[in-house]
Amino acid sequence: MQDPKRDEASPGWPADASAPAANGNAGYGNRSGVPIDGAIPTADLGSPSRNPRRIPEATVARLPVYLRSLLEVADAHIVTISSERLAEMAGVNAAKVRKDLSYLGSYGTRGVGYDVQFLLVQINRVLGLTQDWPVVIVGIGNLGHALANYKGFSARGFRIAALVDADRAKVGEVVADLPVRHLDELPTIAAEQTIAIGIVATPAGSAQEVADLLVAAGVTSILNFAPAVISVPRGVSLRKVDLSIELQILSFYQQLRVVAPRAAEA
Amino acid sequence: MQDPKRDEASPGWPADASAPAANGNAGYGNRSGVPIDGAIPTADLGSPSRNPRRIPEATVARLPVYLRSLLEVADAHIVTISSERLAEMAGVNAAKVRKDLSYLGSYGTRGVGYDVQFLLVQINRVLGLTQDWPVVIVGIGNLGHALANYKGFSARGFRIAALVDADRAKVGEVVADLPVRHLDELPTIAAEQTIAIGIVATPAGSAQEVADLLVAAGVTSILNFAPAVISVPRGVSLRKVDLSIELQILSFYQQLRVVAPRAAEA
DNA sequence: TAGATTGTTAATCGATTAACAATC
DNA sequence: TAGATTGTTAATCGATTAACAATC
Repeated sequence: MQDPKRDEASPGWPADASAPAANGNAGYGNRSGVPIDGAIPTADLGSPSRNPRRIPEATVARLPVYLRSLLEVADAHIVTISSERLAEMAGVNAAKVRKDLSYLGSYGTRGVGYDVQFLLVQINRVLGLTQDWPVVIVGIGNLGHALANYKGFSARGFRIAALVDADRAKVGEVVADLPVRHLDELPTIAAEQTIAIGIVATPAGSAQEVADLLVAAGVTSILNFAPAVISVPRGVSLRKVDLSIELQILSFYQQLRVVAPRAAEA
Repeated sequence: MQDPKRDEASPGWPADASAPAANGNAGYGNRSGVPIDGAIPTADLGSPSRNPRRIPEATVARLPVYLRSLLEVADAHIVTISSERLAEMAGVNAAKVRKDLSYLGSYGTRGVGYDVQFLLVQINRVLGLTQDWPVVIVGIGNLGHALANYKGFSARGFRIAALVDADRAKVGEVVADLPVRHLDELPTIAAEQTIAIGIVATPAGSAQEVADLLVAAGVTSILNFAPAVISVPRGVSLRKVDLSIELQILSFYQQLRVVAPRAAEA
């Protein structure tokens, strides 16, 4: 096997700076009042022509899945992997894997496949996982508690740096080796620890207020678990995880099977 | 204000039985070995021409968001709502709201808007939320614990009917008023309680096995929280929530701002 | 009638996929 | 060389959106 090629013909890394900036916004409104949905530009910027290597939003969302598969394969000391095999592991089709990986550069070798270690490094780099991203969790209820203890975060390089709650009765309580601090301290905490990512795990009613405080404290990426639509200014990435919405979507297809069982057969 | 029109011209409800059956599959592989991604058909079925009212997957995913906004509006005793206002609340644009709602039928009144109560009933019906959907949670660790106590589920009509774990040390423990039962009892539990939806909250290594057990027990909708790709047979809906993948996506856009700050400006 | 707002059309955009030339 | 597999093209599909006729 030979060295995977570098990406000679395509310098724009990790995605050209002038990319029409898909951000992490997952379907929320924005503060500017412009109705948006799905990915919105973090900003209006340069010509798409200056964008030879913009990575599509759908691809970005799959890279972590490839990463996970590659880690598994690397553990087994496997040196190369084909798009076919990686696709199978990631639950997608091979054409998609090749297209997705082609946005990172020409990192495969025809007739051989992709070098597992090399690809791991590249995906980690593109996703920014070589950096330390301190995370603050706001709202230490049941869910915040579980998130603070979630092994998957630290295992993937995200460090829970602080826990915050608005309830003074919770302040001082130690969860996952961290003391809960009061919401009022958020600006201090964010500055001291250079918090990059805020997780909102509050009730719906407080979610927007907390998001505003996070933004005011300089946090530019927010993951919202509260069952509420929140809006953030341009330049702030927002993603959401809504547990009950997922169940409602399942309910739709479940009832489709009940009402229209034909739809559930081959 | 007048009565919203019924949907005279479009009988196929809640989505024609012969719909090419987008299911709740959110990007996992399937058991048949066919690589899939995003929505896959629950089954290959009839001609798309027999599908006058199939509801697009993207629309189904937004209906719960509209529902939430409508509940809020109904609480304030507001009788009608325009697509413009509903869009603002849901964080999407008005054209999308109108298009989405048009898949349910012609439920609005030109010049007036949508009757809030009527629309609530319709969306609830289409999503199958008028039925009782008993849910089983498998894996009562930190996350399973939090999910069992999550108020959002019961508030939206999902009843946690049983908790299951593979660890006998946990069996008998009472969480959220329910005793934890052993995984071996899953078939009995599923049959007795007519479990429709299974939530997988186990470690990654057990996720596929647990999914297989759920399917064997007759559960046809699965929500996977384990950081693993799992596959299910055709006819079973699968959605996933991957907490650390969400953070990795945020990391990408965060680092884009660091590496290419131009992309984060207006 | 005048103003408001829906429902639908059609243009556009982004994502998916099969196919295959390039090439190891 | 023969077989394997990538990287890319182009067709297709689904989702988004602006615009506006219909109509309350």
